[in-house]
Amino acid sequence: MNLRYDEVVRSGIAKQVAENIRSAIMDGRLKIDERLPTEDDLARSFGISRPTVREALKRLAAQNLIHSRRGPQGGNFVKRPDPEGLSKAITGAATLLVGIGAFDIDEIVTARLETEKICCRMACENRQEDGLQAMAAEIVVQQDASISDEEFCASDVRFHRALVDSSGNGPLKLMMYTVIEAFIPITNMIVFRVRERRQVVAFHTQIIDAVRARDTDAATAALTSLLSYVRTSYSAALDARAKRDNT
Amino acid sequence: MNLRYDEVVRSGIAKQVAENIRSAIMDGRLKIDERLPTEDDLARSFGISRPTVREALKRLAAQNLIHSRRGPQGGNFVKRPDPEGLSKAITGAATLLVGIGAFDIDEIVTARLETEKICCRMACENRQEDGLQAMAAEIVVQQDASISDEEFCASDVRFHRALVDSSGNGPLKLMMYTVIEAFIPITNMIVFRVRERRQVVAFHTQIIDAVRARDTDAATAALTSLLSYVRTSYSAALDARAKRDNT
DNA sequence: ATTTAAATATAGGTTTGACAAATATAGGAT
DNA sequence: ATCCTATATTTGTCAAACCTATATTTAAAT
Repeated sequence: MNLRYDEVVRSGIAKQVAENIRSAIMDGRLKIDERLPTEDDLARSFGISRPTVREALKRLAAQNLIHSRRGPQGGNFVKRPDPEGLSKAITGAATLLVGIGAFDIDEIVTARLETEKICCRMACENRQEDGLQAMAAEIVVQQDASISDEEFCASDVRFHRALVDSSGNGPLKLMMYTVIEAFIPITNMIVFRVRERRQVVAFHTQIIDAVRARDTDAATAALTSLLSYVRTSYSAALDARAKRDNT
Repeated sequence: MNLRYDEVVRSGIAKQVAENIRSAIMDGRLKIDERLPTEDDLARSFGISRPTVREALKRLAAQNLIHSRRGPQGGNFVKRPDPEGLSKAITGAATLLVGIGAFDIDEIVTARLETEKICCRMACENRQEDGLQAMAAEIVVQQDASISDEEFCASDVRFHRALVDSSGNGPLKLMMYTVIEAFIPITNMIVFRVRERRQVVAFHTQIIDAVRARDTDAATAALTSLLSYVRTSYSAALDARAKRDNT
């Protein structure tokens, strides 16, 4: 461990200290699960006050880099990274970008289709039993007419998450967080009113059947049809909304 | 604006307040560029102390959701989202995940190849003059034998960023941040020692020529060859490193 | 000797109060 | 009209104290 105590200049101190510690984590000078010096020690070593140290630590905590524990064996510890830790950041940024109209739905659906097709192809090659079971379970959920729209949307997300997981590629999964956690929920929020559940389930069934049969062409064709349906449903939902707004 | 002041229970307060404000931003109750109440007002309204408010605000600042300014018209303001704001989070998480061996290089190269091929195809369809110029400029940089390895790697990243930008798809660009900001730099750090610059430049030239000619097959073939070269260079670099470690 | 309860120490969490620094604005001087 | 200075506002940092969660040690009970 080697924090660079002498590099901190006396303005915007909390941010600098956070960056300093962050660098130590990124460079491997601070290891996963390693305990940072106590708040008092950090304050002494950096020559600053403890509340300022705390502000710096809160920055790191918000970036999922550290977590704290109380007690004599407590302290602040470098957090083991997990892709889920990124999920909120990605979802939040995507949500805001959509909110300010930075992306339009066509772009979103295009990006989703192209990247999810990759996952489809890999899922066919892998044909993982776990993934097939997870997808099949969601299809069962979706066929239950009594579930709410919210639950149907959640199951839709879980189906696609299982499909992406079946690619078996960790880096690709990381990239697909944007799709699974942001783009699909955001789109679902608009289309849930007008789409037919049976139609969606039919596409999901086609996808899973194709994956079982390792038929990449059928899988990607089914996905393409599904997303084309999403596209037209989105337009229909916007039309319906415009009609509602005019009455 | 409608912060939920009464929802905060008296433990882990700073985190709760941050989540509360974050929700307001995500739900659109707080708009882009909108000014939050002053720290004193927030403290009063939540019934907590000002340093605790500050800890909460530092969490939000670390998530690129707000930024602060001093003075009579100062305060904390909701930040306009920008994909670059995500860059550090993505790079950091990917770096750590690679560091703990969660991803191996084959997976990384595979994910990169499949997704970057999509960008290639779109770039050919679009054939944007701006993008071509940016890529061509980087090729010129890369042909200069006097630049350092570091500069060559940086130019390599910029070339691929220009290629990805030429896809013209914002959501896809957002997803490709992981590749551009994390996977390529991480891989470059290992292979820079063994790869031939001329070979890389040749592949880059093939890619740009194909994009100019709107030849998607040639573009994706050139990219595939480039990444195959990265793969073998990576193996060679690991071998060379193993040899160095044994002497 | 073993188990349970209480006391103690440690480290993070929060509060109170004060001062410093950056910045915009208003008023006065030229 | 322009420039300079004083003032007000808001964030940034500090000092000192107290609170709370948690692990460990000590003392008491069985």
